[in-house]
Amino acid sequence: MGRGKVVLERIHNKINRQVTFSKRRNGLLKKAFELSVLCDAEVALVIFSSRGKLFQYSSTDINRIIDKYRQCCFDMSRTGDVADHQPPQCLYQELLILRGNYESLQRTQRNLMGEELEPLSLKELHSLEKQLDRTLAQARKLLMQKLTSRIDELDRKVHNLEEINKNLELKQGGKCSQIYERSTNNRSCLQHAQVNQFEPGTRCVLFFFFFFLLIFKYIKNYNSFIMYAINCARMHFFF
Amino acid sequence: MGRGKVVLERIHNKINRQVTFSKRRNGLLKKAFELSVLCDAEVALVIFSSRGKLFQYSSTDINRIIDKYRQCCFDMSRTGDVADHQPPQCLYQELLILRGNYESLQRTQRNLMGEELEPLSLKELHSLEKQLDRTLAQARKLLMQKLTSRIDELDRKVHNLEEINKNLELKQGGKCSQIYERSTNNRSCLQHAQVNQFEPGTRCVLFFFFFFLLIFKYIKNYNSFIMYAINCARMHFFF
DNA sequence: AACTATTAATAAGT
DNA sequence: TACTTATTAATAGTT
Repeated sequence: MGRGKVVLERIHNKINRQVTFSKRRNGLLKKAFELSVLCDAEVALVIFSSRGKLFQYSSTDINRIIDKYRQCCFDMSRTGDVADHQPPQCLYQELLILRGNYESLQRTQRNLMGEELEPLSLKELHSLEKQLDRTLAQARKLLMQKLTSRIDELDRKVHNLEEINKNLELKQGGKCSQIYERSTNNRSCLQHAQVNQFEPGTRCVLFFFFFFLLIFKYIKNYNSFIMYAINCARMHFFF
Repeated sequence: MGRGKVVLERIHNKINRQVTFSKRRNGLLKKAFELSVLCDAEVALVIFSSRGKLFQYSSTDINRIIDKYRQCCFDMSRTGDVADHQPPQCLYQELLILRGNYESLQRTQRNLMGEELEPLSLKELHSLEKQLDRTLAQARKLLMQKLTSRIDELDRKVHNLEEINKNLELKQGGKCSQIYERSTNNRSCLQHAQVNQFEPGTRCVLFFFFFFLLIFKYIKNYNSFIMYAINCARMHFFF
């Protein structure tokens, strides 16, 4: 079609090539459309010009067609004779798997955040509780480590500053003595006001006092906790 | 081209449609190939027959073309005039976003499972602790609800069985009396052995006893917990 | 971009 | 499914 036969090779003349591209591209798009209409087929056509301009036609949603295509490839690679082709393919499979994993992870996450616990079985709920307990213990341990090391660090700083202060006082006379005195008092409190300077009885009372303070600070739903305790006790000792 | 004009609508005759499909499909594939060769274009063509059979042509790796297509779409949606089109588009973008979200979710999950806590800041660690505490409380509350409702259910069953047993005994004479007596004894323990039948002092002691049992059951790392308690106490009362 | 001579595609028939 | 043929559609080269 056209004045003379064409040889199947890249058209060298740039203008010519562009014109032919324009004409044939339209022809191809038209034919793709006709095929889809006449024969009830799903057609997806993507064309990039040599300079990267995009042209496309698709009889239905192109993503749906691409999905279908990938699924088809995947099925063929499974049922087909050889599984040696397309190893770097199926980005789509990755997406499907990732979607699944993501949703499952979200579900677990929600449970760990205390949401949607209702559908869990007793066993699942109990194992969740154990897991939370373990994590909480770890988190608290680490938090305490970090806090104590911060305290130590500050202790060291205070000590250094005291030394400097002392030296300054020695050099300048009594001017700074008041400030220095207050700081050393604080320091001695911090270092020596410890439980072993009390009588055993007082120590015990103090200990329980602090302990309960902590319990009530950290177990805020202690009402149901106490109920639970009583119930457990009943179950342990009367059955 | 052909003996007579064709109207652009689905060919009703099935055989005819299939034949036309076969011919036009080949024509389309051929033209796609020609376009890519003559005009140095990238072409991807995917055709599904009405019965789902796949035919395809692509000048280069089809996945590369699809990726390029998606990128193009994405760029257009960003730089283009309107942002109203293609909300369900760009599967590839979804993949990229999903990958990111998935990794972030994994990181959070690991923290909730007590892993990789070291890099967390004091603030993050503390908020994690609070979150865990909250979830743990919820989980325990729900667990107890489920356990108690199970107990109630069993209670009811026991009661029903007792009734049946009683009736049987009445009918058959003294044969079953021993079994019945034991079961009623158990039941009375279960229902009446409650704290309010003890003196206040005993009650208090019992309460603390059960309470500590529970504390030691649930706070397994009580060593560090006590250390923490003492430390907190120091911080609260001596600074 | 429009025209037109020519080839290519293909509908219908075999 | 393949071949034939009459006919239409596409398009190469020109204007």
